[in-house]
Formats: sequence, C-alpha cells, structure tokens
Amino acid sequence: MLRLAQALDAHLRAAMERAFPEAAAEASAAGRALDPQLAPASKPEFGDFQANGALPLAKPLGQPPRAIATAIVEQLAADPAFAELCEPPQIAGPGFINLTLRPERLAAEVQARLGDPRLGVPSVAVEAAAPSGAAGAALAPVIVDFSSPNIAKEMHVGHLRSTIIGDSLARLLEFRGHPVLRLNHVGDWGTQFGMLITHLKQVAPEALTTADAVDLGDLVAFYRQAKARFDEDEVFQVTSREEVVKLQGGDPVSRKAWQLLCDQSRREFQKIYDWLDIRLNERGESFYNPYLEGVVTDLDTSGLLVTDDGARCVFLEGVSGKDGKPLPVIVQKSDGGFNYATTDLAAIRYRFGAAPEGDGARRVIYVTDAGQANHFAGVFQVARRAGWIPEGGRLEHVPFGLVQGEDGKKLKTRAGDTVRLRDLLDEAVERAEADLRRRLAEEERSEDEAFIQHVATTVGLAAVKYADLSQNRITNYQFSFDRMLALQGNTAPYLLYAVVRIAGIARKGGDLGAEASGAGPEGLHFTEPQEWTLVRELLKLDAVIAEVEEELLPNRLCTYLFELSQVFNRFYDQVPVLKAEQSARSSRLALCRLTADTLRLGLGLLGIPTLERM
RNA sequence: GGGGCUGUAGCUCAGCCGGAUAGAGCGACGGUUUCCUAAACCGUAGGUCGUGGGUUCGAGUCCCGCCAGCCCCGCCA
Repeated sequence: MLRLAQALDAHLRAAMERAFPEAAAEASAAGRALDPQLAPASKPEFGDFQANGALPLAKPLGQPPRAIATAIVEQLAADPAFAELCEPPQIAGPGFINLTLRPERLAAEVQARLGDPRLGVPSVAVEAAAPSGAAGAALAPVIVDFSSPNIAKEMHVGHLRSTIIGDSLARLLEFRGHPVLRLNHVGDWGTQFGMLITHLKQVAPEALTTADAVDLGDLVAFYRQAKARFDEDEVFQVTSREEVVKLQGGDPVSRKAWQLLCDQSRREFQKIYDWLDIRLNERGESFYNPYLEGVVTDLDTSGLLVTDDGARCVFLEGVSGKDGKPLPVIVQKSDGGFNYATTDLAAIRYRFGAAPEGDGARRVIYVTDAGQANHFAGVFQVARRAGWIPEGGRLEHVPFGLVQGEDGKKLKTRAGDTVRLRDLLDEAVERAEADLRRRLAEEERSEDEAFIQHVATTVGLAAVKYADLSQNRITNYQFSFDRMLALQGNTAPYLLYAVVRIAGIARKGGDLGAEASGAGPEGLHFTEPQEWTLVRELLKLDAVIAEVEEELLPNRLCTYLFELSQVFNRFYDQVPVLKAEQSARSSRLALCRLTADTLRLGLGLLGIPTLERM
C-alpha cells in the first residue's frame, strides 16, 4: 500500500498548497513544504490513513484547526484523482483528517499481488536497472557482519542472537534486491591464538601438526587452561604474545598449527549453520592482517596518530575517561602487535574501499552485542575522521541485549557452564517432538516417523529463531523454552499453524491456483468485515519491509506476521471459505492464498520454513 | 568517577516522524466444536507508562535533573 500512501501524500500536499497559498509559499521559501503528516490510521474506525497536518498550522495561521482541516478537505474534494482513490474524508477530533480508501482500489491492490511473486514489494535491483536510472549501474553491496564465533571455541548462546538476527536482516536486504555480503568475522587471530598455540605446544603438540588429533571439546578445555595460565603467569603471557607476533609474521610452523585449528572449528560451525539454514562467507580477522600496517600509516599521515605510553593510538573526540582526558583507541600495542581495534578499522577501510582491494560497500552493518557499543562508536569515529567512509556510506552497529535465563540472569546450564548452541537447539527440537507426540496421542492421530521428525525439527528451530527475532533486539532477552514453544500467543507454532490451516483448505478441495487468482469474470468481491480487515492487513507488507530495511528491527516484521495470523484466524473462524457460495468462494480463496504467500514470504525472511501439516 | 542501554498490566513484551480513550500475548476468570485442523475463536478483570521538572495545540515518545537495574571504560574480543 506504499504506492497508494505516496499518491495520497501528493494529493494532500497539493490540497494544502491550494488551500493556503501564502503559508505554502512561506514554507517553501524557508526550504520546507507544508507537511500533511500522513500516517496509518491509529484505529480501524478512523479508516486507512490519517492526516494530522492541520493541527500544527492552527497557530501560525491563527485559525481553529478544524477550519484548516475543512479547507484542506474542500480542496481534496475538488481533486478528481483523489476521489478515485479515496472516500470523502472525515474530519474528527481536534482536526484530524481521516481517510478511507475506496474498496475497489483495495481489491485492485489485492488482485495485483495475486499475480506477483514479490507480493507488491519493489526490488531496488529492478529500480536501478530502470531506464531512468544510470544504465545497468551495478548496485553497491550491503555488508552484514554477523555470527562471528571464535576459532577453537564452541558456539554458545552468545552467538545465537547475532546469527539469527544477522541472517534475517541479510535475507530481507537480499529480498529487497541489494547485493549482500554475509561476512562471518570469525575470531581467528590475536592474543587468544598465541595463548592456545603456546599451551598446546607444551601439553598436546600433536594437535598442532595432525588434523583432528584432539576433538573440539578438548580444544575448548585446552583453551580454558591457556586462558587461566595467561591471566596468572607472566612468563606465559610473554611467550603467548611472541607466538602471536610469529603467527602474524607468517612463521610456517605457527601457520600450520593455526590452519589445523581453524579447519576443525570451521567444520563444527558449519554443522550449526547447516542445521539453521544459514549461509555465511567466512572472512575472519586474519584476512585483514596484510592491511593492518596500512591502517596505522594511514592514520599517521592524516595526523590522527599519537604515541602514548609506547602504544600508538587515536584519541577520541567527545569521549573522556576517568581523569577527564580523551579516551584512546589503541591501534598498535607497545610490543608492536595489533589488536582488535586495528582489525576492525582495517575491515571498515577494506569494506568501503574500491575493488580489487576492497568491497566497495555503501552500507556496513555489524550485528554484535550491545556491550560493544562503546568500542564500535570509537572505531567508527576514527574511521570517519580518517576519511574511509565515502559520501553517503552508512556504517551501523546493530546492537542486541543479552540472552538471559528465566531467572533474569545470564543463561547457564545447571552446572553453571555457558550453554552450547547445539545443546540448546537439540533441546528445542526434543521438546517440540514431545509436544507433538503428546498431541498425536490425545487426538488419536497416527503419523509416520519421518513426519514427526520433520515437524519437530521445523517447529523447534522455528521457535528458537522466532522467539529471538520477535523481541526488540536492543533489550535483554529472556530465554524460555516453554514460552517459545507455546502453541498460542506470539510464537512460531501459532504462525505456522495459520499456514497449515490454509494448506488444509487447499487439500480439502480449495483450488488456490486458478480459482484463487481472482481472474474470474466477476473479479474479487468482498462483503464481510473480516474479509476487509484481512485485505487491509495483507496490504501492509510492503510498508513493513521498507521499515525493517531502514530500522533493522526484525521484530517489526514478526509483529506484522503475528497480527496477520490473528486476523486470518478470525476470518477463518467466522467466515466460511469452502462452504461459501460460489460468488464469495473464489474471492475468499484468493485471500487465503495471498495470506499463505505473505506468511511464507515473511517467515522466509526470518529464516523460518513453513509446513503443510503439523 | 565517566559513558551506553533499560525501566509500560501479576509475568514476558509492543508502541513507527510527538497525535484521538496506552496495546498484545501469557497467566486468571467466563463462554464457543452437527461446519475448512479447537495448536483456534469470543468475552471479563487488570495501568501513577520509574520519578520530578521543562518544551507545545498535544508527551509513554523530545530536553534536563533524580532513582533503580544491566553493560562498557589503554594495550582481551
């Protein structure tokens, strides 16, 4: 319905200009235009849209707002193009103009979507290729940096949100037609590696020369030991740092060991990604190693670099520490080594940089926890001051809160360990399976094992993903299997069930193909309020996607899909489809089909596949 | 000490660019099944939007102060 909203907005602006030419001239002289403040209606009884623009004009015009609204409405009434779109506007309350679209326009919108695989959502790729645009201008890529586990560690709950949210944002941007680079910035470099290799050399040297000599679980244990030694033992610290320098310098023995560790971890990560159906290009911290030096010299030539206490750093503007002195971003440690800030800066420079030594991106999105907000703010500032972000380039940190247990504290196992992602996913699927089996028994249904496994896996993983995505990501997230797997409420099973209901209609003889195309001689024809409510809900999809693309908040899409499911369930409950008379039946089937398509598309953008039966 | 985020119903959370009487879900209570999967639907109860000021036609939303919780703060990522 975005197109209709834009048309309405134009009509309203024109009407305001005709109604108040002096004020309009004055406004445009000041470099702005009279704003009708068009917004979706806050309640269904107000129609489809409301224009609030009359209220703020009351004071400058010295007229009561309702009189202003009346003048605007009179101009609208004189506009035949507007009258084709909209019913006569209503003035309500202190001076709101309520707008209701003509039913035939709504039906026409539905009709258009029935034949459109994109369901009315425009693609920027198509727009860019349009004759009006630069001919064949290749779109600059959007980079989504997400997941980013550490080599030699297992993925744990901490990676859950980044992985799920990042994947969803990437899917949505891809659907909008952007070339998307999904980058897995794995932790495969740095001090931690020095620690691990140093420790392994002493306690399990075979792990550094032979593939899979120790399994990942052991590696994690070794890592913990190494970390403990690093924190206590100064000699070990020094050796570790030397080891990092060797590795970063390309020492063949260190490189070989490093390669083995990375390969092993990579295979473990891939199992999880395959399970969750997440596609990701690994480009770890090590990738930027050749560019670290350049970062420092670049900062030096632009005069940002200061040597302080032996470390080379850039002092931040507007951020001061304990003593009121500006806080530094350290790019080269006093021992000559580089750290994560250097790597992050190199990554920014590379990502915005032109090919072949860069990605040529125009938007770079980091999906990491909110605890890194300060770090990114600092690094972004340095990148900006160094001039690495091109005109119009967007650099965005997409922060998210912690995953907490139901006690409100950090999620842990009973033993107090961090929860492994694979265990968590396993448990979700197991619980979904138990629920399913219980229900099958209660209903005396019998299904084969393949069905049960498929449904349980789909529902279990969908529940985990949806629970995370449906929450505003900025706040901490309370993880609860019981809540996410609940069969009612704003949960994955509820949404999946709506799709299943429609699939059921198709199975029971509803032709969702030809019969629901709305191409019949009588076209689409709606009579019941539940039908109109569903029509209006269906038409919101494009606006919701545009909003998520801008705000990077997948929960807005979840809210929409949940509300669509609710509206559909009401329709399904109160309006017969298959048993309807022929005149109503094909239009209702069309609504069913478009609802299913919309839910499948929307859930698909969340990384959630749907089911035919459950 | 400095900075960031959060504070909305018993619980978990929405709330778009400041707009009309602050919304869901769960839980509680009550109802609906000759009919497309009741994993559903309908209804009732439940609010000092942490708090005190300010801005304005209008503030949960913007600004300032305060309180509480979480997170970050020089060579880990």
